[in-house]
Amino acid sequence: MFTNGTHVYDVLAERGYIAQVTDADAVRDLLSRPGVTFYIGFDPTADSLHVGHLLQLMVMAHMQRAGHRPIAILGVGTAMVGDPSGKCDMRRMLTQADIEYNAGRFRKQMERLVDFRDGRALMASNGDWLLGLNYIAFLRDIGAHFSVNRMLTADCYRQRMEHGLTFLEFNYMIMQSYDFLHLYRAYGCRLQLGGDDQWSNILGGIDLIRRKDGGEAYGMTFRLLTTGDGRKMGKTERGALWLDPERTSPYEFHQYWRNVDDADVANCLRLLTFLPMDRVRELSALQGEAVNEAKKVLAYEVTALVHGEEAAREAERQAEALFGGAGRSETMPTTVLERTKVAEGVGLLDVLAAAGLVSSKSEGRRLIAQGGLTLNGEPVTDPNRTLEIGDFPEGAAYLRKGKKIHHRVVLE
RNA sequence: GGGAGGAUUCCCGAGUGGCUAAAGGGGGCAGACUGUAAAUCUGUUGUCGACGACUUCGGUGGUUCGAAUCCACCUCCUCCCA
Repeated sequence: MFTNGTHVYDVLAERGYIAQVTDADAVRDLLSRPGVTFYIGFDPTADSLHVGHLLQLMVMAHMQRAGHRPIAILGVGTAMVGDPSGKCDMRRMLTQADIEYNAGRFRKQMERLVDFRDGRALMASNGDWLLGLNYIAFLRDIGAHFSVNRMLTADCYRQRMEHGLTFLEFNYMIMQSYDFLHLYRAYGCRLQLGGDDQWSNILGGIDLIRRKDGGEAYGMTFRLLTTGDGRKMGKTERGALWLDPERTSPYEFHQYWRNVDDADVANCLRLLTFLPMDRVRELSALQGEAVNEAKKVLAYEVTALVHGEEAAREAERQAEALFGGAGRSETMPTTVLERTKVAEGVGLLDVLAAAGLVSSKSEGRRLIAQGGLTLNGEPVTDPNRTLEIGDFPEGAAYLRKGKKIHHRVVLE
């Protein structure tokens, strides 16, 4: 099917999503007619999706806009096993309750990018068909079709051979393969998409469908979101860049994109926004200081996709207030202090720690010693300084840590 | 089941009785330079009532004036053989 007259396969290719395809011509041909059912799995191993998943959601959305039908699989069953792909260590074992909870959060976040109304996209939990499997029956029915010799040569397992791989995780590929077979049978799903680290798991499913049902299925993987020098994108001090506003505020999310490396801007615009390619090319051509314009657009667009336009505008306003000059805003992170306490004198270090600006008072001392803190625009030099009522003109004091981190303290 | 090796501060990784809050690198934070970028340079990176004190080197107990370093037991991991 087509978007603006362009075949969706070509859209994905042009925007740079595609890493590997089992049979490019066959997949392109399959997608030429609308209504193709395809699936992507998401293992709920955390209580929020992150930017890595965002890329998968973008692809789903592109495909849906082109008239195809996505199935989002919440990996409640597979998360019980744990995907060894791309992991050096075994994951922490999650309880089923955690997994179910996480799946619920995933569901909400996905609904922002993919339209699940009226069966336009489906969502299912693979726990529904995996958790109740009978061990022996499953081994005979499915396990018999997998060659251990071949599985061991799969990249995801080979990497783990030196660090140890448990039998539990070794079964992951079989679980995911079974998912594909199940969806093939239940929904006629013949196409599985996923991150490039899922390649061997996807191939496993395609083989299984052929062996069990003689059916033909396809797979396509997408480039992982990496920086120019190959590192995973979306890492912050606090871990991943989450899609949940409780874990990563829209402002923080916006700033992440506002600050991406010049070299990554073009990539992000293509992969993480729906801007037309003409516009993307125009922005990507900017040089030098003008790259900032492209970053502003990028930050706004991605934030709007994930948190909505209102939140994106708000984040933008906030950024302009802080970096544009004033350096104060009603919406910046705020800590509230009791007026009476301040009247007695409150240690600045205690406030810094309470506000989460520093993880310990020692860190606060270092920060001040190195001239990294300002109070109402004035550098702080005395680590033992206390906050007085006089520091709160109009009821608020403004702290700035380094160049970019702003915090407001108000009296009540 | 038998044998060998290992567990160090956010990560990797030195350290094998006092000179060790613990080398070096990575990462983080801050300063300079800048474009809210990168690169580069500099400082810093256990905690606290801070020129001092306290707590860290898988866990527990012991030897010693003194242990991350020695001993015993335990837990976990890796490798070789079965």
